[in-house]
Amino acid sequence: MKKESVSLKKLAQELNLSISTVSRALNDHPDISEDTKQKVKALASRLNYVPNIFAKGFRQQKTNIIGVLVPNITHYFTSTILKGILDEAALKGYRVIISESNNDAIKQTEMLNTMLQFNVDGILMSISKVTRDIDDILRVINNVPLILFDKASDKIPCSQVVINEEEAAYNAIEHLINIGKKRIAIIKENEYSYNSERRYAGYLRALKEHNIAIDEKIIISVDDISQRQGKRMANLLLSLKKKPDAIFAITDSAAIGVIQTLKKFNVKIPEEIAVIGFSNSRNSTIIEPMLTTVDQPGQRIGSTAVKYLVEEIEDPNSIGNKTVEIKGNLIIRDSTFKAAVS
Amino acid sequence: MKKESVSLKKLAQELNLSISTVSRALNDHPDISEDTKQKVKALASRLNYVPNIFAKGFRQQKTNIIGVLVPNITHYFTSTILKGILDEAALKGYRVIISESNNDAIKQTEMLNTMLQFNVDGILMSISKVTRDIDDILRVINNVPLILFDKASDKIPCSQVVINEEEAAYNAIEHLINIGKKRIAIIKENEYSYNSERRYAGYLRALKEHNIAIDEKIIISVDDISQRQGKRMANLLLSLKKKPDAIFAITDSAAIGVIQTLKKFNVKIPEEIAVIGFSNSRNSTIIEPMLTTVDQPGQRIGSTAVKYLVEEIEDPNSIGNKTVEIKGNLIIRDSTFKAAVS
DNA sequence: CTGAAAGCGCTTACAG
DNA sequence: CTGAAAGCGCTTACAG
Repeated sequence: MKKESVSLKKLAQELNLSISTVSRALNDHPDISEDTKQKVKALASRLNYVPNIFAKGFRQQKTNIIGVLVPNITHYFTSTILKGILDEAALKGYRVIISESNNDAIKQTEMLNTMLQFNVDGILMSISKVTRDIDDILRVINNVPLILFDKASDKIPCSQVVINEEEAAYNAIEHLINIGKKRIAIIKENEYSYNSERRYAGYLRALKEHNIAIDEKIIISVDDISQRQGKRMANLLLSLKKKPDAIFAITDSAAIGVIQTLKKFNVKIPEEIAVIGFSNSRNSTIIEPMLTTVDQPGQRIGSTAVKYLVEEIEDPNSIGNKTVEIKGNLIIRDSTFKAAVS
Repeated sequence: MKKESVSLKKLAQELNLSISTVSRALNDHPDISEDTKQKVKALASRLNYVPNIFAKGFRQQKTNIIGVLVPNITHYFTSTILKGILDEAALKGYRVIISESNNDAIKQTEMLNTMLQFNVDGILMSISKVTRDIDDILRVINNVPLILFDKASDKIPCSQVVINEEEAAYNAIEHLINIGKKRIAIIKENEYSYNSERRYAGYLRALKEHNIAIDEKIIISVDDISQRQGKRMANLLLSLKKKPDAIFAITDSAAIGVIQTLKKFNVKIPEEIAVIGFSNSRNSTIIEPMLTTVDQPGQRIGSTAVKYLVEEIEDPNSIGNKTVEIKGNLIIRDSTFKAAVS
């Protein structure tokens, strides 16, 4: 099916030159005369020559492919990161292979192996929620540069590109305190989520630094931090004797579930209970009242991760263990603070 | 950096066999004795042998890579298609390279070239809105199997996997007629959008078959079919002497903009004006009232496209020009029909 | 049942 | 400034 493509050999024959010379001319090797270079390049473009990247990669032991592994490609935030990765990779001359782990540790390992087998030059990954055993990832690090983004882990010695989760959560809570809230609930994930842990840490620090007592009753942990769980947990919080006056849900979807339940019970938002999410997803401006949330600059996370990875690929000495934090900004909307004019 | 990997040569040396035999044993060639096969496979797995796919692909002129080109990866619907593609491709033993065209025809051509240069075995693409000149795409078809999905084109002779756009739109309009609407506006895109044209055709047919006169005044075309434009066009429709009693916006985002504007002017939805969108995006259940819309089964589109593509890759005789329609179902919600109990 | 050898398209040390 | 030759890791027609 594939049309026979123009090879170096063909060009060489046509020009009565050796393959070596043609190769060097195309690669602008200093040894070759300008004259020859011109001739070769002219013919190459006339015949529409495209180098066979596989032969090249095979020869040079370099594929110019970056492998990307994410839990779920359909999450809006993830897709914005991927956009950043694709753009930056194209700029740097790399192609991107994307795989999903679907939060399945076995599949994650499988995908990592496939990528190694594919001789990718480097790997970017966001680790699956259920990753307990990190041996497989450590093994990969021995073979190829790897950088974690968004869903990272302190236990893996490699560079990481993340949001300033702790600080952003801190700012969110401080904002609630500034508007006069004193009894702030949090809906977070169970202990195995990196992001949740960091945001929870920010929550705790904000309360502490503002001398607000921590009350375990309004610290809620759930397995999956979804809209449905947001609804259920809002119900639970409303059933407490001492209700919260603000709820920080560590994802927008949970926050939206919270708002929906509060509205159902005619709780005034933000006067009686303020709500904050995290992500600045599309939905956060559709829900009424619009949701105060933390914007996560996905594209910047993606492009930054590629920058560091390419650095590590092209200079193995640069392989490091640094954590780069991208700043996420609090976006204040009606769910915490109603402007005078609507 | 990359660890020296175990090659066939190494296995051969270790076992005192030839490279050919080892290769054949691993590939379950019938000529090789069971005994040898066992020995070879045992050692291979003990030494963690992974074939170098590049050498293999290079030798066999097959890369087992599928190239995917979409306008924008962050659109929810697109990301669900990609999920379907990734899953099905993994199942069939193919890896997926994804690129974005960002609706830029030049970039689209560039990306197609890169993919060819990469020797992808086949290409799946959703064509960019601004694709007028299709010569580049036709050139690609000569080189490698290509299948269009979602944003297709009658002008390109290749298989296509799409939603039953026309029929789905017809059903949507018929539903409006069934609930008693008689003056149904449409907000569509300008002439260069495949999807918009198909949905518009369904709109026209439904009106015609139900003997409803077509009124150009309530047929609105916009350049980009966004939430913002939805708002603006709703304003325009509300300013008409003879207002519509229903609005079909050919995307959910525009429909959401419409709803927001109607609410601002206290128009009762659906009693005074009903609203229908298209996509069943996440937002369609967040907006109030929840939006009636057409569900587009993205994953099925993706997996179906992969199935046909792999067929064409593996059997060049199967390369065809068929159009496969995946059925999108109307999901009736409060924006057109309020259930008795809310 | 097994092996020696050619070749996929490229790059590059070596020689001139 | 240019060329002949080796080799990247694999598969496969040919020979035995």
